[in-house]
Amino acid sequence: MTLRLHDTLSGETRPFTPIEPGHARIYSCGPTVYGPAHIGNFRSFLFADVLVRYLRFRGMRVTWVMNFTDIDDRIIQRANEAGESIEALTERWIAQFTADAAALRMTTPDVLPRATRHIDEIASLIGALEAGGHAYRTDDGSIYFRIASWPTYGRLARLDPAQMRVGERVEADDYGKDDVRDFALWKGPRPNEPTWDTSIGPGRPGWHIECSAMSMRHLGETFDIHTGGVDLIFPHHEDEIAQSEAATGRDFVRTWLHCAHLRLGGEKMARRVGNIARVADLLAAGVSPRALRYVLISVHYRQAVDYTDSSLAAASAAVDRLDSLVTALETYRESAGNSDPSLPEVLAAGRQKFEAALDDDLNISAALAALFDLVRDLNRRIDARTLSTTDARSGLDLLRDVDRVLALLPDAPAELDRQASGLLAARKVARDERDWVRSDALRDELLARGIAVEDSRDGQRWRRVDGAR
RNA sequence: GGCGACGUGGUGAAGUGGCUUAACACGGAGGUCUGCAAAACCUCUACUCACCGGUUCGAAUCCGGUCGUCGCCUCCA
Repeated sequence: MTLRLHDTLSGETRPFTPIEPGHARIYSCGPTVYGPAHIGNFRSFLFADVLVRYLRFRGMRVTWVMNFTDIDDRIIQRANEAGESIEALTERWIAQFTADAAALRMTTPDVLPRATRHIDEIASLIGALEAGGHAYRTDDGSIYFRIASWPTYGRLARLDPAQMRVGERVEADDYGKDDVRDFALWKGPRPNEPTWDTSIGPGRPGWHIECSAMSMRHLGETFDIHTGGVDLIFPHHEDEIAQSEAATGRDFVRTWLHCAHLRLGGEKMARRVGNIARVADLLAAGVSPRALRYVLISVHYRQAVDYTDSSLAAASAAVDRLDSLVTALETYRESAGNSDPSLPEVLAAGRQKFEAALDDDLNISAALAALFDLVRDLNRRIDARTLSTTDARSGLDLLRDVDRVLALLPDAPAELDRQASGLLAARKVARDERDWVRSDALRDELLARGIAVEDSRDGQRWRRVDGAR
């Protein structure tokens, strides 16, 4: 089986074959660092994360690039309002993003380019567009891309440029464009705005051009996969295609992948709507980061997801179920037992189902179903005591293996602090003496410390539980 | 106005022509195990896939229509 992916441009789901055999080059549109990313943004980043993880799981080398947009209108506005430098502002929000991403176990991209560090590449790209007759200058020193010069403009979004509604408001700075639908490649210098002196003159980059410049700089003129939220299809990605292909004369991206929206209250989560939830706030409120990750990745990426309290609670319970199994397998001891003869087959079949599901355009719901089928099967065998200690280890190994893609399992066996392990030891003594009152009191005390203790045939087993769920 | 996606149980969601009288997760009811608890396991929890009509030996799955929801056409993940 090979991985099949749904390409937005062609509308087809087709086998993924990287340009360089065994090496996938992926670009993901990253955050504009003018404020905190919300969990809707993170849905699209985590979708790319799962893709990258899965390709690596399948043995492929992956170069993953995710940019930071660290110069744009909103950033300038925020910095001016706060009387803060743009650098200080963007550094702060990059740090916040990095922390949020880490909490959600997002793989760190191989390259995290910033627009302000690719001004030369941007300028030379715009220069090439000018030379090719695809761009023109206006009186204020801005440079625009001429949509009329690109016949296939609108193909990605399936929009007919002639039918496009033109926004009612025409901003003052857009004055002088040949066509209102033309988009800015370069913005001429203005008071209270940063300016770079470049080969194409002074000014600052427009939004779309940075992604073309950075992706091509780090991945080549044609690369394998470009990801983003569906709201980036138009105009952002449409513009990227036009300007990149017009500049190089080559196909820009082989496969376009777009993630559907996260909704809250029935609407797309968006700052404008005001229905946003931030990672840091949720974590501060006691939400388990792994449960949050589960909510964000557990539905197919092209399907809109509603974020609700009950979806979070359900995710939390599902993650707990995984945790319980991990703990049970880790503590399982059956010295007398022989190996369970049917186990290897069950594990192999489970893994195969998991892979087959993800191969089908990253059908993660089906992959999770395969995982949970395996969870039930392993729990049964634990209950029935048919496993050997080694078998339990094999089961655990498989869970850890598929978790390279999911990143939902608890971290490798955590150490208990001295006090907690003391309490646990004391409880064992109490239990050996059948002192139930003391045993129960110690259990309560451990729970108050966030450690749930359960008694099993393998003795006491414990796992960490998060406070509020 | 143009374009597109979607509508499956109490909830989320997979399935897109026969293997499904519909996975998996959450929730609910009952039971087993256990000093208790928790976890786990077992049984049950949609004769049905928005609605109407059609194609077919056969449809949740294909076609047409109706209703509804959401998204894009403007900054947006």
